[in-house]
Amino acid sequence: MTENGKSARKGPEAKRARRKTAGSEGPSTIRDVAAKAGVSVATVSRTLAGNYPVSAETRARVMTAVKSLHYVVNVHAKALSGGVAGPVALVVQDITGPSLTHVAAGVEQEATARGRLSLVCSTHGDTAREDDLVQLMREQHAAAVVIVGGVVPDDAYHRRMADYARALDAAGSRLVLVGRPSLPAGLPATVVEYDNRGGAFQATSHLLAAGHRRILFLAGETGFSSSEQRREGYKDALNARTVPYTPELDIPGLYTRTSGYRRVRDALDAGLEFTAVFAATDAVAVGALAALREAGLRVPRDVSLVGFDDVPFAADLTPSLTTIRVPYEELGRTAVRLVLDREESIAPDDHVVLSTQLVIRESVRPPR
Amino acid sequence: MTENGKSARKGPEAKRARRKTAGSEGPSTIRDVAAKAGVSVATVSRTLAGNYPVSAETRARVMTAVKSLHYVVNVHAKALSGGVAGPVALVVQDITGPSLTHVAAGVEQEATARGRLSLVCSTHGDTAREDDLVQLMREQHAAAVVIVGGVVPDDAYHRRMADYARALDAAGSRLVLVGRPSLPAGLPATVVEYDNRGGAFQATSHLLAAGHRRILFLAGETGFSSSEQRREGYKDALNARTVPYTPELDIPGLYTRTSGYRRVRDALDAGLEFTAVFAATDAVAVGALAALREAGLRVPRDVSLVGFDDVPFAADLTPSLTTIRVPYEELGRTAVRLVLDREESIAPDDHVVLSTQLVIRESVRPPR
DNA sequence: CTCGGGGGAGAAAACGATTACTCAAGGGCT
DNA sequence: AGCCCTTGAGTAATCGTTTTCTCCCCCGAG
Repeated sequence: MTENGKSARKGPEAKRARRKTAGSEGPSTIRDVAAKAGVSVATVSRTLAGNYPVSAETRARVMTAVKSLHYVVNVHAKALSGGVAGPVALVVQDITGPSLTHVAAGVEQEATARGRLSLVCSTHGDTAREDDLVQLMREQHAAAVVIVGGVVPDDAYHRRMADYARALDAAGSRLVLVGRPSLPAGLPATVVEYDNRGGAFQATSHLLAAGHRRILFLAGETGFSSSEQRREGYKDALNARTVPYTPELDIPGLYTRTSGYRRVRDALDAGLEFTAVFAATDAVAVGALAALREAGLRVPRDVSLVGFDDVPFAADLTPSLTTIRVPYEELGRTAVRLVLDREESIAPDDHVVLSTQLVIRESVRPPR
Repeated sequence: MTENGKSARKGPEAKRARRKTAGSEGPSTIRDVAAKAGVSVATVSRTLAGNYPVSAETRARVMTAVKSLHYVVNVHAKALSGGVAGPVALVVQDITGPSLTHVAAGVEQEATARGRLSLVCSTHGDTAREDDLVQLMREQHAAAVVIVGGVVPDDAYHRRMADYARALDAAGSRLVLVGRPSLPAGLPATVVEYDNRGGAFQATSHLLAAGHRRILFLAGETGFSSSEQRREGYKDALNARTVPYTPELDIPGLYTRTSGYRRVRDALDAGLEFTAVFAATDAVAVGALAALREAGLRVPRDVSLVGFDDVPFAADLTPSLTTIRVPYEELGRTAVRLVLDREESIAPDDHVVLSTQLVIRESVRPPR
């Protein structure tokens, strides 16, 4: 008691050595560091944060202890006491697609630049899973939940997104819709779109300018947002040149290579006449190319072809594919930037539309 | 005091309403729920966990409160008290490449299936950044840190990986090397490889079996692990058929389309003779294809071509590319599975080699 | 009629950091 | 000499949950 009384008056060894009696069990805590350095936990915390005067000698002792114990802070504890910025979550159907990958890269890039972690989750089109993910992200205190990809904008969709927006907002997070139809004003969500209509307009106009009049449009699924917007662009371009819109040349389907292949093969079998094809996606264009070639038609000599997306391999096809470049990476970066800027109340921009761009390669030529 | 005394004796409203006087500030806590339901926080926690007897009536009250307050647990608090499994981190140079994407998909899939979050981080080849990420993942209490991609296995590399392995191990995490050279035994790391040598052996043998003798090998960078292993496979296959290895046919370079293009163009310009090309990567093969075509050579009529990786567009080239399939997705899944199984001390398997497979398409034909 | 036991609920101690308070010592002033 | 301010350090409250103790009540057995 006597010798204890002396050191207990001020010494930091007050109630140390509570339970960590055994040797090396689990990662070391700030208390271990404090013990080793012979200072209080507060001093360790402050030394590491570097926001408080600490004598050089103390700092050295602390740093030595930190090194020798391989100490790292526990994020959870840190977060609990308020010092950690939430991560950014990216929710996609499937990371594998070339365009989604670029969005992911953009998100990761911007998140990292701002000191956030980025989580990647895929839904595989399962809305229940999407619900779960939103819940999970609320738990994680995600700064932003970025959902990417076109959809069929029906009532159920709008209800779900409205719920997400409100739920995330209540948890201090924010919903970001990328390449998806925007929500009614007033809902706490950020939307980053790209100009589907304009892109399709440019693509179609490019074919029209080359002299094509019967342009096969390989659309996406009926009702699917991006597909409908691209169709509008296609129609508008025809209209602008007073070329009549022919419904039989407008064939819906999937955004896949196989679908493109089948539709062109069937169209040729049915004797449909056209001199150019505008595929709603590069993948569809690849399928179309295969079907045309199989039918003995040469691209671009016999039929011209334009895609949409400008995926990396578009330039490597034979012929290289004229297509519409979508700024996927920029889309991802913008999504994150908008939300994080808003957190610092810099620029409360809520809805951005990025433009698309025609990339001219070899797959278009005037009709014979 | 009098009426207070009665309720204070047992009522849960003991020291509630501490500060949350104002209306809606921030997400609601378990205390808010407890208050609203008129029970203690312990009861709420137990009701939600469902691991303790709770009367039906109480449960109903709690659930109602949870719903109306849109309550979600705070992961950090939960993790702090020990109830949360750490995430799985994937560290790559650049998520954009088609193969890395598949690894990521595999990791995400397996992590999700086991209730873990997956973090994706890219280094862009910066080792300092890699160091930071390992540190960060220790803080995050990541269950596994999966690092993907070939490297030059020099001393510095081994030192760095050994440090990572130990640092992560000390933090209760685990280093997983995917498609990278393994570490000296005894180091706490898990390695998941695929059979580069075997794949190259198959590819080369396929060409030899078709009758080719002078096979141009477009390698990767000298010293780069996967490239060296693929070279070994190439040499072994030649050896097995007693075809001499000709150094001038073995040209190192980058794993890029452009590099493949340049090397083949230069080889043709230099008058080098060969009837087949084995590209160490599909991207390189695409470049080679372009150069051959530009020189008026037809594939596979004049020159045969084999790639490595089986990226998705390999099947869409003209001609479709014969190549070596690497089980990228399986690589990612295995990495996660091995570590998580080990955590449950099921099967402490530490080193796995997945096999590769020859995919025969149209780009190979006997020499003329 | 008492006592053991189980169901149901609350109080309080972790979990690992951060940070508002306190407090002591020493230096510059008046 | 007395006082205030700056430096440097420790104490303890707090963050939101989980979980271990307690405790109470009621029921059935002896």
